[in-house]
Amino acid sequence: MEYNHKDIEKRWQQYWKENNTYKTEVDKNRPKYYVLDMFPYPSGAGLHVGHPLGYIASDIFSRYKRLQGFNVLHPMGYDAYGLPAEQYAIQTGQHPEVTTMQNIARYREQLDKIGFCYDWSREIKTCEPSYYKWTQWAFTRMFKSYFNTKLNKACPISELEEYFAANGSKEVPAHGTEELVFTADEWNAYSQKEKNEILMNYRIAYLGNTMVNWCPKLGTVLANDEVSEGVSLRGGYPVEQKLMYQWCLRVSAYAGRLLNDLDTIEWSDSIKETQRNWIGYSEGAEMLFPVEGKDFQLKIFTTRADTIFGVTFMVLAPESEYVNQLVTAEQKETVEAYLDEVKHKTERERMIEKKVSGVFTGSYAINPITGKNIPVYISDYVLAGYGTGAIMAVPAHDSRDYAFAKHFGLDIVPLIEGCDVSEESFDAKEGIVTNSSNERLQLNGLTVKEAIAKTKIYIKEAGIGKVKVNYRLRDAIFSRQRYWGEPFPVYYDENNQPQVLNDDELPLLLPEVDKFLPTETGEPPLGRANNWVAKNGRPLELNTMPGFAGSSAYYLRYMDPKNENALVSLETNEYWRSVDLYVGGTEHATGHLIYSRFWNKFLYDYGFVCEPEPFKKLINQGMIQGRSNFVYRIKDTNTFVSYNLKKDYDVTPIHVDVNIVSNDVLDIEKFKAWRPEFNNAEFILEDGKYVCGYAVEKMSKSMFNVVNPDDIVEVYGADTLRLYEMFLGPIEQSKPWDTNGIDGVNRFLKRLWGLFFKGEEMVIKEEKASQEALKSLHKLIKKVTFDIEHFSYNTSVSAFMICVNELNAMKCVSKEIYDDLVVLLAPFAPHIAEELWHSLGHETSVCDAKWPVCNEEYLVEASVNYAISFNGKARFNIAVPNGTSKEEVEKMALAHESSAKWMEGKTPKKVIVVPNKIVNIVI
RNA sequence: GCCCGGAUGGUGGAAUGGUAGACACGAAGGACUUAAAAUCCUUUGGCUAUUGCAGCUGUGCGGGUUCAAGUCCCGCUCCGGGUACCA
Repeated sequence: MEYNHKDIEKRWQQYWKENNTYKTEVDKNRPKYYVLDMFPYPSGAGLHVGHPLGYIASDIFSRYKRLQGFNVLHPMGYDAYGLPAEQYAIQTGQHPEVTTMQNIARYREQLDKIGFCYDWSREIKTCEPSYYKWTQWAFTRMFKSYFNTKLNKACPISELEEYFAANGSKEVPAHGTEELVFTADEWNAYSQKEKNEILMNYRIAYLGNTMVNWCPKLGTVLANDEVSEGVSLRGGYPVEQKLMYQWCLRVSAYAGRLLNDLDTIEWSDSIKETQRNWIGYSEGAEMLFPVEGKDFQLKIFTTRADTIFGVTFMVLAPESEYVNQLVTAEQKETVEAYLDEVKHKTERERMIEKKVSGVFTGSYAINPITGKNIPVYISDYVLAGYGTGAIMAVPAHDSRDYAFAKHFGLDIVPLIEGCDVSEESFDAKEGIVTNSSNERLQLNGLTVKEAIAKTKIYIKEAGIGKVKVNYRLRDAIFSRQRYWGEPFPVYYDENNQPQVLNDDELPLLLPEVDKFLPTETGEPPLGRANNWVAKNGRPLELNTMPGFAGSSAYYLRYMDPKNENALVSLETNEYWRSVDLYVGGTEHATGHLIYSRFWNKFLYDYGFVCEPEPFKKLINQGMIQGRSNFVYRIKDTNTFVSYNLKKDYDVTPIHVDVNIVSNDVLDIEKFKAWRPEFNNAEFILEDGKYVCGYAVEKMSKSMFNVVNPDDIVEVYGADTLRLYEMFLGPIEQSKPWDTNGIDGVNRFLKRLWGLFFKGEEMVIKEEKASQEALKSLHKLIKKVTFDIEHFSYNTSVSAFMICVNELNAMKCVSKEIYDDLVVLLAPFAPHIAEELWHSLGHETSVCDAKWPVCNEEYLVEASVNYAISFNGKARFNIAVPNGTSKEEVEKMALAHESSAKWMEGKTPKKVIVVPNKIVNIVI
């Protein structure tokens, strides 16, 4: 009987389905383990061979944990809302739901072929009303909350109203967009409309005027993590800055907790570091600079309070609210021209140019320490969104200020002993401070660090500033001017103020529209819906939520996917708690993985969930890149020359479909059939073969390097695909897909099969295993257990190969050995394992077997090989009976006949004996 | 610019400070076969010797610590990823 993967895989996939093998229920008698994959966006292109990499890794771990007796939750679903489906809908008129569901069906079909142990009864699609009800529900809770800075958590907004009624805005312990000032009496006299407007400044989900990344081509705003280098991540269209009234989530309030709690989770250092940078903690000082002849002060933020004596000018962001107050009559025209110019530059243009530009406001500020007058400029190198949108410029010690000062001929005053600022600024935070003392403050002679500390104390005491922590992390912009997303559960009341729907009105269903485009008046697509009003007849919000809304709490819903009364019941959440192992790509480091943590923390604040962090351990699988192949056409001919001969010709490389190339050798007949124009192509061969060139590129249709997992499954089987993807290299490493080694893994499975079957006959017998076979097996148990725990699957596969070769060589047919071997293999290659398991006479699924435990006794050797080295250089080996003492080993090594030769008659100075390893003799 | 990774044969990659190159691919040679495929066996870092055992050298470069360094420390080079007028 030959190893027939098609037969085997079909049969056992059917068996698992019929027996509900992977169905999971809460079971308080067993310890739980929650393994999760980042759910995919079902794109039209289907899965390529890179997608399953992480899924296979998590599947192995899930199966392993289950065999160890854990109750494993391992679900899968789809991140179904997204731009591509909508773009496709705009082009074709096809409803995004239709294409999304088709894509999901395709994904499911592909996933099923690989033999994953997902509990599909828990499947989630983010576009289903029963799911997005809870996305909307969470939003309404955020709307009804503010962030209490004293308790460092979200609290009901009603508490804030009570506070205002009693105290006004004085020392309000709430995270607000702006600092508002009013008394209790004023608050109590405000109309409801005015009160609402004030509360909006504090809500966790709030409407605010914010600078947004506006993508005109996509017709929507984008979050910071959806933009890279001035273009949209999806589609690569230019993005510009625009002030818009948008829904936002007060993620920035959680910056401190998001930062600190990174220390409590097991993520890779690199991804934690990426998040730390994105959150961008910086401790500094906020300082007030009086403005000459005006009754107000400029507030700035700096981390270099020590450089106050070197401030020779100040700069405002073009969008800063100070601009209007500081521009003098004679400068008005120049400033307006500049602001206009800046506004029309996109982020991308600003970045590419990097040219110094700016204008003088006409006003002067007063340095609060030196009392000197300093000019105030406007320039686009200062960002409105960070700090206070205004800076004190210290050209001697900041390269950007330096460039600006040089350009406008402003003073540069060095403040560090011995630094040279004639060519460039001295940015390092080190050295001894000079030029920095007067009757108010003396910093000369101090180190930079000391000077910063002293200045902070001074400005606090003098009442000209305070110590302040700033975060780079911005609030998340939560509105999208799109159709294919969750509708906001929001209507606008008679004052045109937003109100959230009651829980019993959720979910608010996504309405039908005639076209998926903005309305003629420029409203988002929902403006086209008929009768888009709440029960009370008031108009509903026209924006929809962004992609990350649905993916922020999906891991909670898997725990209790059918619950109609809660996102997840408290009891169920108490059992499953949080994700123990999360597997996915690094590309979500600053998006989904921040938003999810934020969302979870918000729910945690109200006790809706019991864990403060959603994902305990995170493994990032690397990307699988494409490996493209090229043929080389001699210019102006239809003749193709083989790779190593191309240097003699003038050739054009042409991408060729990797599916008609094998081990870089072109299948000439298939090539001719591939494209009509190659029908009568001619070839210059080497050694009778046409060898192709290759390059590592992104896997994409246009490079003809997409490898479909279905094709691999068809030819080699799912088990080979699974083993091979793991064998390719460390899971976290990116690597090109290269089919050149898949035969080796396939051969291994055939060899394994050959151990069980000779011809039609099953040869495994109930007989006692030899010591030799037991040793081989237990070596494997130890290695594979260790490797799985450390996600080192590639070395596990190697270990299987070695073990099978050893068993083959010793002609082992003992069932005792193969029972355990099959269980060990089950996580990696479940189909063949299940087949062999049943062949061994077991009635139940191998998924319910017990993971074997290594018995160290079998591994003990009768004798141990010591490498004898001289001055660190290994020379020969000796065998020593196991358990020999260090001293005895030393004696035996020195007494060995070969030792005399290497010691050259000298007496050893020192002998080091490393147990079971090495004897090093120093001469 | 800053932050984080990485560099080991023709290739993918192994190696708790302890005999570098496991395992696999590819290649070469051989067996079986009329032949091919499949399968099996041998060799396979480099250099020298291979009519002998063997010897030397070797983990991007330059130093250091150590009895012993691919591994630890210092200084570079190159490659990959993230991020950026963040004051």
